[in-house]
Amino acid sequence: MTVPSASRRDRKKAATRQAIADAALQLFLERGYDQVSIRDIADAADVSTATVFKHFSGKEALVFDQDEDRESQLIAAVRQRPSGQSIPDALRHHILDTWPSIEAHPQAAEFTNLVNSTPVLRAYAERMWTRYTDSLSAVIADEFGVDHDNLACVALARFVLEIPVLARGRQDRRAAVEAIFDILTHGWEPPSKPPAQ
Amino acid sequence: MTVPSASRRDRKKAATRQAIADAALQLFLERGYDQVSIRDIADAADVSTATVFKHFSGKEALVFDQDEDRESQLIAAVRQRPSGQSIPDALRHHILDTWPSIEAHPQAAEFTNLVNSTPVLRAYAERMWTRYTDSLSAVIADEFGVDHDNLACVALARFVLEIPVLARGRQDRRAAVEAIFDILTHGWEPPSKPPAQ
DNA sequence: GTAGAAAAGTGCAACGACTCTACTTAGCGA
DNA sequence: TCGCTAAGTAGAGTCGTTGCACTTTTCTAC
Repeated sequence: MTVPSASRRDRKKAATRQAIADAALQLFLERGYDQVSIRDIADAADVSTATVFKHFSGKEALVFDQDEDRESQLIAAVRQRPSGQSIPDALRHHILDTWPSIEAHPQAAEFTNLVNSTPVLRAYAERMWTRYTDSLSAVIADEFGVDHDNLACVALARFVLEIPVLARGRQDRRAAVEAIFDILTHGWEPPSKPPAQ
Repeated sequence: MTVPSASRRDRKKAATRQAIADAALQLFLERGYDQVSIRDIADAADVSTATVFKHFSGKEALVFDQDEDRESQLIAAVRQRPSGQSIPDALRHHILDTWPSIEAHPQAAEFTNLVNSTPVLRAYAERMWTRYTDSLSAVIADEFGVDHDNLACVALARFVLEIPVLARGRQDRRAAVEAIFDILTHGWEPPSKPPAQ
């Protein structure tokens, strides 16, 4: 995945970080998030608690280890879209392309279950997405040459970033993503009543 | 506002709660959220720290005292809308009607400033709104006779509940609310480039 | 190679939010 | 008047998180 790292120092640093993240995930899956303390994790990874916080900003961040550069990917998807493609289309494709690979790694089911069953983790996951609102809306506004806080651009960014949250847990996620983009681009319409069964 | 309360016990309970909330707000506005501890608040209100947590679920809840029954108001706005009015319209009117009154009480500016300048409070405020997604979408789905987790209904609920967050801080909030509802009902359109100035 | 800067890690004390438990107090209903 | 119950208290304890002074490891430049 990542380059074997330049220096020995960097390699060791990465190894400690990984050891902590691994220990944390294993313990969380075993006992549940709230039943694991930072001290437990530090002990399992054979480091001090201070070291844990040198590598991770907080307890929740231990769970969402790999999700870092989604922000830059998001911005790139807008900036480097094929000419002629609309921004909503570019975002739609980006979400459909990159998302399944994230969900496809082993333990995905257990992991999803862990997050969904722990309120503080649900909240953190939602915030992870919406935190990008500012930078995404700034890029969109840039593409149109309007102010960075242009309302339409901020709204689009925010709504698009809600889509993964809304589609999470659906049986057919791709269809859900498409359907929500449809609402955004063509306007909301009342749902059709299903044939009474 | 509220009925003088039945029993003496209930009156005293309400008084204690109010004393805590008042002390908290005053201290927060004076020193800032992070510079006030629960102990400070308890001392100022002349109660024990345990009592604070008997009345409020956590430190953040001390700030958002009065905002309780927004959820039921929201649901009522959908359920009791004039016949012939669409649900998005009902929600639009409800937000435009009830919201200014909340922001119009004295200290509004200081209060808004307090929330906006404290990250943990911003996060809490946003979650307050989106927490109602489930119940609002359930009502909407009910009105159409579809499943409670119908995607279009959940998406509408979620997006509508984002509107106050998005409109916060705009110079003309009413116009912002209208504009975002326009996006939701008619579809998103690229912003028009302003005349280069 | 070796000295010394720089960074990673440690151990410990401390703070603040929050919980728990056992206890007192005060209102309420008979 | 006698309990019952709910509100409040004191105090100890847990847990996340930070700060500090210190040791160890690795890198860099001579």
